[in-house]
This record gives sequence, structure tokens and C-alpha cells, in this order.
Amino acid sequence: MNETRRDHDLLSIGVFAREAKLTQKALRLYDALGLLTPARTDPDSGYRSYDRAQLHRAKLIALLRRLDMPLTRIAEVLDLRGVDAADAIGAYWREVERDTLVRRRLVQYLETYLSGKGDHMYEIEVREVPEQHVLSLRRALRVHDLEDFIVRTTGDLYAMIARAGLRASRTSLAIYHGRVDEDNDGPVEICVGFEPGGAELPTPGGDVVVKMLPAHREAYTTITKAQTEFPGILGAYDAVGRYVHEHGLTCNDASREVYFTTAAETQDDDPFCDVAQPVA
Amino acid sequence: MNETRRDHDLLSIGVFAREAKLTQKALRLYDALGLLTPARTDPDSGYRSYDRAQLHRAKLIALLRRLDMPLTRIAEVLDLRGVDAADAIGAYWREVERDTLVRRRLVQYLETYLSGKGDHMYEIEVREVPEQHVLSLRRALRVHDLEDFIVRTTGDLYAMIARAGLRASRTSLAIYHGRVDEDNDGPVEICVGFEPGGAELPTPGGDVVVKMLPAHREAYTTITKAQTEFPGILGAYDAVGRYVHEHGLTCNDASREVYFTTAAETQDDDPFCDVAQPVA
DNA sequence: TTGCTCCTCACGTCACGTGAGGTGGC
DNA sequence: TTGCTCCTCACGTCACGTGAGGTGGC
Repeated sequence: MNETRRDHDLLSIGVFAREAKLTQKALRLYDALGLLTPARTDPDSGYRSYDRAQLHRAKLIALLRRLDMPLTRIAEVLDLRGVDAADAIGAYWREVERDTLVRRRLVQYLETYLSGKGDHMYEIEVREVPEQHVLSLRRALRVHDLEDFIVRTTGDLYAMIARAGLRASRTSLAIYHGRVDEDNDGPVEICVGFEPGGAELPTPGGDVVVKMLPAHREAYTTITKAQTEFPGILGAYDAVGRYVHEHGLTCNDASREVYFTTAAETQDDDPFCDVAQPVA
Repeated sequence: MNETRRDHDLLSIGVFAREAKLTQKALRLYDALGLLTPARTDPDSGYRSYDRAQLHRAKLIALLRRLDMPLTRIAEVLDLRGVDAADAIGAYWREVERDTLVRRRLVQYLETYLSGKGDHMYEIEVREVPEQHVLSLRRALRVHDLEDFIVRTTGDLYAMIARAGLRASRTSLAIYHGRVDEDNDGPVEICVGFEPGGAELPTPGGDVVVKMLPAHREAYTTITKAQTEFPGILGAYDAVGRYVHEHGLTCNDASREVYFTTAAETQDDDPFCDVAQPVA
């Protein structure tokens, strides 16, 4: 009750640990790291004494550790004051939440496929695709940049076709010439079809090329916008792959996504694109 | 492309690791733990060979590790099939989400108080409280059981008073005779006041006692239902404590919460209870 | 013979937990 | 003298990462 005047009491490590909700072992580590140095260390016995005023710092460390913040990062936060410290914690936590979001989707994916609900989630069909003139741009990139690249490039190619006075196809493609994830960078090719009418396409600049996509058969399934999210979309690829396998077909070109609408005009549960695999 | 017929190909650890997105080091550890045993180990060279069909198991391990699931728990999941495995993952993830919720609130609390927004969040006042006859029950318990205990006991005491034909007070109390958290168990005392009118209270049974709470002064602040959530409520206690300290007052009894409404009829942002500290 | 892959063994990382064996203050 | 607290040092935990030094197959 009389603690008002005891702000400069020295506390033993045991008492200090109890009040701060830290273990003695942790306090000794923080001392060794210079994160929380005792107010006094007896030169003979090595006994540590803490100032009651150090409890603030100790409690803050304890709380940040409950957020699993690494000690090096805690040291950075402790160097900041007030709003800056609050912001640093907020920034850390946003990282955690981002990570949690990815993992949450992973759990959904696992639950769906392990429980067998994924087996009949996709209707697979086979269709003939005629040859098609396209504007195409190919790039190597990781999954992190994938969505942005697809959206921007598709828009750019549509714009080029329109400016040339040509009629564009209603669908666009993303062709995966190699795996795209954290470690593999494709490459990915974006294609937008057009009708080579009277007007002539000017020689496109940069990496954009005009080419002809050959006619082919493909196994495909239509997925909703929600289903395009990683890792859920893997389920669609798996389903198409299984279909191809079970029907004794052979993959003869790179797998692809066929977009027939834009994200802006599509609800989560509306059809958004096809996942397709050319087969022989 | 011809992998259809190679389901029983043996893969070197390097190839297998790349396909499963695991490191060789991890695969050797899983081998040592019996979590994922290579289809074949060369008795001379020690070279490990994996069956292509083992990729399923390996990829599942890799995904579960991305959820930070411990290897022992992964082993349990791998022993299950289909829906059971999905349920086990779901159960694990619910634990993670529960933990995340607690930590999320902790972040909110830290951001509020470090940025100084907490300083003026509570209006503290002082009031005189007259003496009061109460029914009281005291128990030692940890924070986990606290809310349930308060709600049930308060309801029970009100019921006892009503059945005795007496008029109950509009407010009830939770008095903290000791800290209540994961390690400390109070004790906590629940009190409901009544007017000792014509009818006589029967001698209450069990641990319930009749007593007189003495008249006193108390510093208090009113908080909303949302603010009662741990750890946010600590801010109210801090604010009252600071007020007492800064005004040179002395705490002369245990701190308490004064409830003047029930959770059922209260919105998150409506006043729900007072946090009070008797002072001299 | 040259690269490449694989092997084991040992030590490092992170933030502690858990003794062992010994000392200091009341 | 007896407990209690504190000290250092060493090893364990968890799931690997990172060499060191050496072998095997083409």
C-alpha cells in the first residue's frame, strides 16, 4: 500500500520476475543481451537487483514476447517512444495478420481436399479451341507479383488492340510455361486474341509480340473468383490433372487460365475464369 | 510428361525434396523420426530413395509445417484418414485462432496506451458509498473461470434475495482480494446488496454469508462492455490507480467492479460497470 | 579425371527450461 | 545450523540451417 515512495526500491530477481511475469532465466538472458540490465549487480556474489521503475520495461517485454516478437525486434521497439513504439508494434502485428490470412486459406484448402469435398467440386469438360491470333507478352516472375502482372498486362494488351482499331477477343489467357510460386518464376505468358481485320497491327514495341496460338483440345473447369485464391486454386489444377490422368490423355502444352470477365465486375461466388490443360 | 507410368519410380532425395518443397535436411530428420521413411535406403552408401507415391505424404507434411504444427502433432494427423484428418487440422487451427484473438486484443491494448490515447480515455471521479447489507460469496479462481463465476454467482445471490422476499440493490460487486490471472487466484468476492426489511433472510447455505460492507470513499470510472475485455480492462485499473497516486490518496481496501446492468441487455459501447478503488 | 549428388557429424540458431553443484544472507 | 534465494555452467528442446570432410556414380 505504501509503494508510492518505494519507486527506487531495489528488488531481487525473484520478486522482480514474479511482478513482471517473467522467469529468472529470461531475465538473466535479457541481462546478457543488454535488453534489460539490472539497476545493480553485486560484484562479489553476482546478485542482480532491479529498480521498481524497471518494471514498466520488463512488463512491456513480457507482453511483446506473448506476441512472439523476436528479442531483436523488441529491442527496436524499446528504443522508440509513445506513438512510434505503438506504430512499430502495429506494423509487426500487420505482418502477423497477413501471415495468418495465408495460413487460414491453407487450412480451408486442406480441409476441403482431405475430407473429400474437393473431389466433386469441379466439373471437368473437354473442348476444341480454334487457332487464334494474339498479342502476347512473356515474363519470368514469382507468385508475389503474379496477380498484378496479369491484370496490368491484360489491360495493356487490350488497349493496344483497341488503339490499332482491331476487334479484341472476349477472353484473355495466362499461360504457365513453368511453375510459379515462391521459388519458381514461370515464365508466364499473357495473351489477348484479336481478329486480324482490315487494319494492320503496328509492329508492337517492347516485349510484346504478335503470334498465332495453334488450335487444340483442352480439358478445363470453370472456377469462381473466390476459388482463384491461393492455395485453393491448386485444387482446380489438381482436379483437371486428375481428369487428364484418369482418362488416359496426354498433356501436350502448358496449362493456362482463360479469363472471360474482369475482377471488378465479378462477385466472389460468380464464375471468373477457366483452368485449362491442352491435351492430345 | 510421361510420369503417368512412373508412379513407382524411385527419386533421389534431391529431386524428392524439390518436388515436395522440403529441404534435404528436413527429409533426413523426418526419416530419423520415422515420420517419412524412404522407400529404400542403400545399405552401403546410405543413399535414400523415395517412391513418387510418397510425395503426397511429404507435401502434406510441408503444408502442415507451414501452419507451424509440431511434428508430433503432424504424426497424429498422418495416422488419420479423410474427414478425421481434416477435423484434426481444423481442431488445431481453432486453437491457433483462439490464441490469435487474445494476442490481437493485446496489440490493441498496447497501441492504445503506448500512443497515449489511454491517458484521457477514462474520466475518474470520487464518490461516497454508504454502508450496505450484502449477500456474499468468496472463491479462489484463475482468470479462465472468472467471467463465468461472476455471472453465475451474481444471479444466484439475486435469486436468494428474491426468494427471501427482500428487495435487492440495483448494483452488484466483484471485489478482488488478490490478483486474478493465469497464475494468481484472487480470491474474488461477489456481493449483492439488499434492504433488510421486515422479512428475515434465512441463514444462507454453503459458502454464502450475510455481511455489512462499510461506508467508504472510492475513486471510480465507468467503462463500456467492450472495455471489460482482457487485457483492455487493465487500462481502466491503471487509470484509477494513477488517479489515486497523483492525488496523494491511499488505497484502503481491495479494488472492485460495480455492475449496474447485465451483459444481455448491454451493447458493446454502452456503459457496463464501474472500476472502483476505495481510498482514504 | 571432373562435377555433381549424396552421406554423416558437429555446431549454430532462437528463447528459453531444467537440473547440477555451489554460495550468500537471515 | 537450517531454509531460502541466488549464482554459473552445462545440457536439453524444437525444427531445422550451415558448413566440414568424405564418398559414390556418371
